[in-house]
Amino acid sequence: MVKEKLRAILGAAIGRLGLPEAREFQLEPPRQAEHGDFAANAALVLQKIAKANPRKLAQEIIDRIEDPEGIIERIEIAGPGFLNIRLARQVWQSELETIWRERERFGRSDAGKGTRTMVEFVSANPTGPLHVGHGRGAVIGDVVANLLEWAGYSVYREFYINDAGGQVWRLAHSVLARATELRPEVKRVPLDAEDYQGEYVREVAEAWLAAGGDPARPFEEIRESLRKFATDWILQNLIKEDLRLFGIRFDHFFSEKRLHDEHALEAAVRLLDEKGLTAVEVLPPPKGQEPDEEYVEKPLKVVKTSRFGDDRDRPLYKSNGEPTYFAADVAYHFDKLSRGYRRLIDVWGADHAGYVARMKAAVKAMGGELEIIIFQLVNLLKDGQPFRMSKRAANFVTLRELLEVAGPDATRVFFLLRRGDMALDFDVGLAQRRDNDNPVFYVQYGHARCAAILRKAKEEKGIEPRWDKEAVAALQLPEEIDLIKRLLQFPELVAHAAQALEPHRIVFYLQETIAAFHGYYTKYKRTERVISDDARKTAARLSLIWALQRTLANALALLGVSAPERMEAPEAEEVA
RNA sequence: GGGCCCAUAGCUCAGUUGGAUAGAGCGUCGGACUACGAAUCCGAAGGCCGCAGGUUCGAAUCCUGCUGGGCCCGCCA
Repeated sequence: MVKEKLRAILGAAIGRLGLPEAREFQLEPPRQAEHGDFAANAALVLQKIAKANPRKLAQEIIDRIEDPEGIIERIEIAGPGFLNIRLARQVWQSELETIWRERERFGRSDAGKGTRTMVEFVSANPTGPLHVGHGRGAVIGDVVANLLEWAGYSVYREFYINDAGGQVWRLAHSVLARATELRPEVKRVPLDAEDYQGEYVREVAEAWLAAGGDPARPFEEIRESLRKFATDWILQNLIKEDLRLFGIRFDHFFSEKRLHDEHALEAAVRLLDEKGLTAVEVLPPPKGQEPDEEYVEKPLKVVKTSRFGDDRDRPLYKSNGEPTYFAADVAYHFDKLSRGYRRLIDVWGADHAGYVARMKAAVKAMGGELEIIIFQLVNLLKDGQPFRMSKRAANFVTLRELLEVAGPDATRVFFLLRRGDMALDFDVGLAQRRDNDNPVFYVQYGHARCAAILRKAKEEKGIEPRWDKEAVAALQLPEEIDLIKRLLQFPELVAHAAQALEPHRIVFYLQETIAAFHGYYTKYKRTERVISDDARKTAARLSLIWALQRTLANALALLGVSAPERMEAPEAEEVA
């Protein structure tokens, strides 16, 4: 890649000055195109060590540059001491070959060196359908995992099933209550106020009855089999099905229940014991709140998370002797470490933000490190009116409903249209619109337009795009060179987005790149068309369009969004 | 009371990990097709980057303190 070549050239010049060439300096495309292809701040960074005026220093660097291949066309000092560098046009023209060579792999790198990485995301309770907030977490997790793969990490995707604890008993009870409603001949079990009120519980009850469930038996006797049936059914028919519709795949669904069955908890606690990181303490009552009825002043076994950045130690067992939910989560993360994952990433909604410090602290206590992506919640709007999502409420908007009205492509793009730590207003009305206010249309159209051009070249002239080292020198327009530069930035963008765990950057890149393409296309459509009587220019431009389409397709694949060859015709105008 | 996140154009948001004259979409106003898809593009107007300090060659970006908004606080899951 040219940038590395340029960095080496500058580094060598700095070395010849007797300065540490390893010292990091930035080499980035400047905001203003007039400033050249790259701006280096080397002289600014080195001014202290060199004890020299940065502009003078910049000149000394320039004087010592050796560029036998002649890739640098011009280099000058600007502003406080930047080196503005413009590369020879031929460099860019020939670099286009990278895309032709790497094709569907263009954008990948080995920055991650195959580091075994686990991304845990969604992890919704198996007590109901996925809602819109889960959808955002699903897309962020999925695309972060894709990014890491593209950046050379070895990635495993896992979903943690909370199929143990009080909520699943609550679910079992809800199903039984609905089942007795369906069988008037048996004694009615009333639905409690805390029970799950959703319509889907009736479906579970029907399925349970169809499978031979007996609602006449006492709850205590059947609750275990009912729990298993209900969570399995919901996982299979609601959660996994929704994820499939959304194009989201997991390598593994990890059961909390199994964690308990296999005594993983005890193993994790033993490790912490051995490290001397447990204690028995009387915890203070919750801060800032009235000490409620449940608080009992009694010593509990805790893990000393406060040693690792948490503001207090956290109990592993409740006063009734049962393990806490947190203990199970600690055990789960211990299991991840035991399985050999070096990099752990969790994707959580903002409602779990208060949990971050203790979980990171616990993982650190066990000798690992955990990164947590917190995404802010989704405000679902319809006609400007917000409605709240709540899993317990009878009426809420599920991910599936959203997918049905907006489709998976638009929904994915919408969720990635903002940085994860910004709250997202998702207007269902807007997502339903089939026009270019919907950003996914703009982005997909860019790809389709490339396809249309290549199609026309083939159908009308019988020309297929190919790499032609000689012809590509015909790419002389500034917009063409600019487009090549943008495309060649893609691999670095992917690596940076992966490092920052920020998938939204890919969406913005797509929008900007396509805007540049449309601008180029429109500006020259009457004077310098892609397909013309000039065979050499035509070949060169088709080669560029092909590379553009390839890059757009790769970026869309990274987002899990389809790259259509043609868009559906716009709906016909209604006759007045 | 305490913690996390946010505050940038009228609105919704980017801002290349501290760089030069802060950008895009929508909206407003004015323009461009006898078509390789106008489902697009070009131009104009629009800014005390919430406020006040600090760090340094240089701050929308980092540190502190305020102001306003969102999420949260547990031996629940």
